[in-house]
Amino acid sequence: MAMLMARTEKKAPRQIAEILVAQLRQQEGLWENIEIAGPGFINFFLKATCWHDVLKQISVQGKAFGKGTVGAGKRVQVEFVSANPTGPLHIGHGRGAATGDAVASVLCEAGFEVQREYYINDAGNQMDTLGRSIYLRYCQLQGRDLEFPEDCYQGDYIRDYAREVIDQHGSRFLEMDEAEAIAWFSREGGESIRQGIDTDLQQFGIRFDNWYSEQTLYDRDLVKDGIEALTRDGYTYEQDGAIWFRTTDFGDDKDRVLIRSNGATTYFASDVAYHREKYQRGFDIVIDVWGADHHGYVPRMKAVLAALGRNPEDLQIILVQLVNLLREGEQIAMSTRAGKFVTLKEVVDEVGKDACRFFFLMRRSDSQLDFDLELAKKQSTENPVYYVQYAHARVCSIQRNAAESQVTLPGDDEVKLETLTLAEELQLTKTLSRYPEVVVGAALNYEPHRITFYLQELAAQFHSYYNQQRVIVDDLDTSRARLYLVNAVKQVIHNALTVLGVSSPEKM
RNA sequence: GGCCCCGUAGCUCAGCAGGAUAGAGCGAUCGCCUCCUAAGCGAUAGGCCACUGGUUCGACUCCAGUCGGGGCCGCCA
Repeated sequence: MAMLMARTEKKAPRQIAEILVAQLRQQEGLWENIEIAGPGFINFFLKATCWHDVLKQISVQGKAFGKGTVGAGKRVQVEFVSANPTGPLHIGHGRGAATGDAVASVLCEAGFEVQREYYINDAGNQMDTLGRSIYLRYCQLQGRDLEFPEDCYQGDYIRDYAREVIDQHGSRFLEMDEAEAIAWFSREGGESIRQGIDTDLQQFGIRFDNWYSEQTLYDRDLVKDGIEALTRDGYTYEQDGAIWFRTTDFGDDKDRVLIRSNGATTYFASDVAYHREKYQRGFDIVIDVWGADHHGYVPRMKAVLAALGRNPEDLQIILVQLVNLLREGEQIAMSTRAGKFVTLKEVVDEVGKDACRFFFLMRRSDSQLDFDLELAKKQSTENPVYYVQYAHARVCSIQRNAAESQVTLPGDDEVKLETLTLAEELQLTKTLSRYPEVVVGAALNYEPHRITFYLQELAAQFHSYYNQQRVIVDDLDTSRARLYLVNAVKQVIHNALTVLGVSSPEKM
């Protein structure tokens, strides 16, 4: 402050600080002390009573502590996962899922009105490939000798599904016209896989508010409308028999095809329609969570926004880097094409939902993540999930113990907070007071990992306090005040873990 | 060739409109259970924040370039 003013005031920062401090000191009651440090920093020391108010706030607000209003009720849509319904979710999708869900939660906490949406790519020719893959496996299982093409989906789940169809429908598809049969397999198989994805996500603690089918964009002529709208505004042209969108007008390095020379629309064309429709549904901000391998698509989507006459900032794209799956430090090789990959379900079954989600949120989303299955399972200090959850369980344990000793949690009006005189207690209280700001920061920057880091810091301070001091001591007022403090710690840990989609166990 | 991300302690990573001696976890070494869960705590060692310039009173943070690592660039989805 003083240093910022140094330039305009033409005075030494230190001198300005002196003047400011003299003024500030007139305010009685707030400050414990104010001092000048270094080149002109002004340090404020709030009176302990100011900090004690924080503990009361936490007690009074409970689950609502941390909820803010910066979102101002703005409507936000978070679209994430959106994996093609051609196979089960793999571990890479898991990170996008955990990130998208946590971003949605943290925005909600910050006062935005949030919708979670899954976009189903059920219109392209990959659905046809899916139908054909199942159909061919089906034929094979019925004893037909045929070669399974390389461009078909190789995964075992295709064969499993074909077997299921045989159980339910027998051999009736063998007689049917091939195209008709494939269409059936495509539709029914896709829906079955989609349901499987939904089930896996629910096991992972994620529920979408809306599943949006790409096909419906075509059924409702929205793709056509989208292209027409762009054409009307002069952003398209024809070349080599194709229709192009001049995305270079808006900073893209290359124009993009909307309708191919064979008459088929591109995936990009449905994306135009899809995003156009999102804003028509009234969302102020739209967030897409993508795998980092799609980063090249950012400029063209921003171009869509610009062409629609919207601020490109209204579309936020979160790029999630891929996950390196390890076991005991050894990388686990995966290949989607060969159908050899570790599914999200397998990992959740093995390490549990909590560890899985926490691990995905331990790094900022745009940095690569090593996920060691053995580490995630470890119930030790090396595993940060247990570290944080353990802090919560410990408070619960203290509370059980207090109950046995007839020490009860004091009411907000009777608690004698002045007995909390220790430096660690003040420190803990300060950390608790930061939680709402952490939520705001995480929301405004779409960075849920900030919550994860905050939790680890809070847990560390609590564990340290626990090891130095006993909550239940001889003096009743002190015991009860400390109980009040650790209860606040428990509340904030619970609130933060909830945002991340991780449970807070009472006992471990 | 064009574009994007990354380069901070041995390892994995934080560092929030630029601010005071740069942080955490793991790993290493040494300690701590007659005591509310040792799934914990304390202490020690360990860093030209890749490099070079620029902006600034001040740069790990912003800008340009260099080097090193990774990724993306289809009338595929």
